[in-house]
This record gives sequence, structure tokens and C-alpha cells, in this order.
Amino acid sequence: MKIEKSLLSGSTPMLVLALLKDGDKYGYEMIEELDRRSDHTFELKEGTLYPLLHALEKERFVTSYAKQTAGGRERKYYSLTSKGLEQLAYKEKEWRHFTTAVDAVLGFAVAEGNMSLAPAPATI
Amino acid sequence: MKIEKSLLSGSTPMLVLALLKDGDKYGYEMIEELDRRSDHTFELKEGTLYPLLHALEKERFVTSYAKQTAGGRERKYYSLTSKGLEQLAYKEKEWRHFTTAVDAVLGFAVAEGNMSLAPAPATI
DNA sequence: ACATATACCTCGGTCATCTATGTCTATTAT
DNA sequence: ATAATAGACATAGATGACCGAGGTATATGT
Repeated sequence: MKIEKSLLSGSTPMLVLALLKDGDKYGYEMIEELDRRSDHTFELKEGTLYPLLHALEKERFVTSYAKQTAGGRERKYYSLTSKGLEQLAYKEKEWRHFTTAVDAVLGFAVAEGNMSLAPAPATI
Repeated sequence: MKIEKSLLSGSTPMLVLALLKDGDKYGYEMIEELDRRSDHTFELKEGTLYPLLHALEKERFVTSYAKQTAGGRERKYYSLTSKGLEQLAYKEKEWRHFTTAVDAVLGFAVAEGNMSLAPAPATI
């Protein structure tokens, strides 16, 4: 199934950080891995990923280093920092909150406790 | 919890259609209803909603009519068309697919059958 | 009478993603 | 040997979604 691209908007940084949680990766590899893990739902474009990686590095969520392949080709590997791991945890929490809220609007039953509802105010 | 606004991007039309499934509503009412149902997660702005409603009407997903309040004020009510109902069903399906794919990338266990995986091709 | 809430609307800015394009190197096909 | 393809990085400009800010007008509360 093809997903309207704007749906993905906003969750891309989280997905990239999630990929790096399982080990250092280079850009091109992330695109393939994301495509594979999502069963072809997310076909991230290079024009999206590379600028995003630069932004994540600027914010110190990831660091990068160059590494040679056996063939002599150079790759730029990215590594998750502890700050990036914290950010991932935050983004995952935000993601849970978001999907719970959408499901609530769509009218799906929500398991109690999920929405962290404030206790109902006393009606005088 | 505050949600980064770009997360919502793309799912807004679905949410609006979902609201109208429960009966005709006017714009201002939808904003309040969305805020209420989502426990203040979605605070849709007028600058977002009104142009969106016009677009939905243009695509024949909704129709509109004017109606007076007891006080004499005029409101513009929107009503879901059968085409809009179909669109909502499609968008909900897309939404399920999307969240399943994100969860797969995040590494959460996925209930079997959800991802509609093609049977593994025979490896010769 | 004045402020606030209700109710509609539009314009322009911001930001995320994609399209298109470019570069360079390694591998595969002819 | 040479051409074509795939791998790997990068950026510029277009598109599109959402919001901020502003505008108009009526009803209600003080």
C-alpha cells in the first residue's frame, strides 16, 4: 500500500534515530534498511535523508566518521550519541501519545491509562 | 503533552471526516470537538481548518449548508457525503498501515497478519 | 458601552519532503 | 577495454501542510 507522503512528515527523524539504535550505519544503508523494515512503506529519498542527517549531527544527536570498504570506497557512518538516545526515547513517547489521540478521535476503544487523562474535575 | 505539529501533517483531513461521521458540524464546533476528543492534543487552528473544509467540499467529500441559531446567528454546517465516507475508510486503512510500519521500524512486536506480508518467495 | 466569546475568512511565512541534478567510484556487462 | 549500472554522497528549488496574524461581524455578559 502506498502511503501519502505527508503522513510521514515529522516522524522521519525518530525513524532514523531508531535505525541507529541497532548500530552505526551509513546514509545509503539507512534508506535500504528503512525500506526493508517497513515492508516498502517508507522509501526515504536521498534529498530527504542527507540534509536530515546533517541537521541531526548539528544538534549532537548523532556523530559521524569516515570508513573505507574492502573495495576502497569511502562511506560516512553515523553513530547515535547519548543525547540522541534520549531524543529517541522522547520521540517515541510523543509518537505513542499522538497515535493514541488519533485513535481516540477515530472512535477506537482506548485501553485505560493510555491517554493519561486527568481525573475528571468535580462538577460542583 | 505537546505534539510537534508536523506529526499531525497529513492526518488532519481524516480526522475532520471522522468528526463528521457522527453528525453534521460547523467549523468552530469541529475545532472544539477535536480538542476535546484528543484530550487537548489536537488544537487545530482556524487558519488550517477553514481552507481544509473548502478543499474537502471541492472534492465532494462534504457538502455545506447555512443554518440559524436560536439567537439568530448564522452557522455553516458540513455534512459527510457517501464519497467522503469512502474516503474516510480509505484514510483509516492507510493510517493503520502507516502506524504498523512505524512500529515495525521502532522494533515493536507486530501482531501477525497486520503487515500483509507477501508470502516469502521460494529461494529456487 | 464595552469586552469577550462565537463564527467565519484569507494571506503570507515556515518547515519538511521530494524532484531533479550533479559528482565520484566500484562493479558488471558487452 | 569500455560502457553502463549501482553505490554513495551532496545541494537547490518546488511543493504542500500547517500556523500566525490579521480582518469582519454578531451575540452575550457586565
